[in-house]
Amino acid sequence: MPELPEVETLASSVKRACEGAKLDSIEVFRKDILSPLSDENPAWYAKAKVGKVYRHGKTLLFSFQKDKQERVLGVRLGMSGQLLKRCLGEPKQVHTHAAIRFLDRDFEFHYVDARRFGKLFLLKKPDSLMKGIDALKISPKDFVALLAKRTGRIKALLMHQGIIAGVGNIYATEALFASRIHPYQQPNELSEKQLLSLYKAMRKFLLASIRRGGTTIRDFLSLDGNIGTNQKSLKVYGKKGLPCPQCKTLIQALRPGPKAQAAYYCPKCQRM
DNA sequence: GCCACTGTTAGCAT
DNA sequence: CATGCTAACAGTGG
Repeated sequence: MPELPEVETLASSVKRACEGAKLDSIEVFRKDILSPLSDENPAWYAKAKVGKVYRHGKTLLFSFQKDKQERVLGVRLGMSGQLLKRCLGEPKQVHTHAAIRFLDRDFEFHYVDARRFGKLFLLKKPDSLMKGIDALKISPKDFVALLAKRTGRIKALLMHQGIIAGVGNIYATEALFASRIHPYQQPNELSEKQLLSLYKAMRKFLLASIRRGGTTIRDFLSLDGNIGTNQKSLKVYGKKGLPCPQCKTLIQALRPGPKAQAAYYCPKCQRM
């Protein structure tokens, strides 16, 4: 899915487009796109004012005010979710599950999601969407402290949203390659120096991708419907069988189970 | 057509 | 609690 840089790309244009606007309505065409964690109805949002638009990890959040009350809309794009700016009256494209309409804008937002792994959250409070420390806000010290004592696989842990929020397969893979760490290495076996190098690599890749409008492997589109360009900078993600850019050894993909995510890595540069 | 693959994560089993 | 496996889904490529 859209990981942190893709959601950041989206969040900054959503912010520009609608902070301070007045909502007409949120219309949900398929109610199973609403997360069961939701504790508010779409009807509450009619005529509310758009407050802050922000991002935590991979979640895009809107706050709304009406009658001195506050509500939240959370958007998680899953693997194939898109939030698109559409002209008023423009017909829905396939897999459009919700629309966000404004009284004082000449466009609307459509939530489009073929696979429907994504969810919309209508909530009184954002707390349930704020788990983990955002990968761009965590300090090097906290990063080391959170990982240093853990067992299991470093890659799985980096991607665990309840610990560090925002990193998925692409950025975990690239950060591990850059810091020459094997994806299955146990964090408690890594030195502080290695963890710090991983921290720096993670930040560097996240920030570089934001500058390029995110990584589009297949489905990610910005609010305006454009693809990102960061995919050109990937070194190992999805490169199974291609030569490592460092040492020319062929990139391999580890697969812990038949349905598990591939862990791409260079067997020579990233030793256990 | 079938099978394998895809950027996630909640929920359950161990 | 920590960790690991599975399902929810639709599209694409071999």
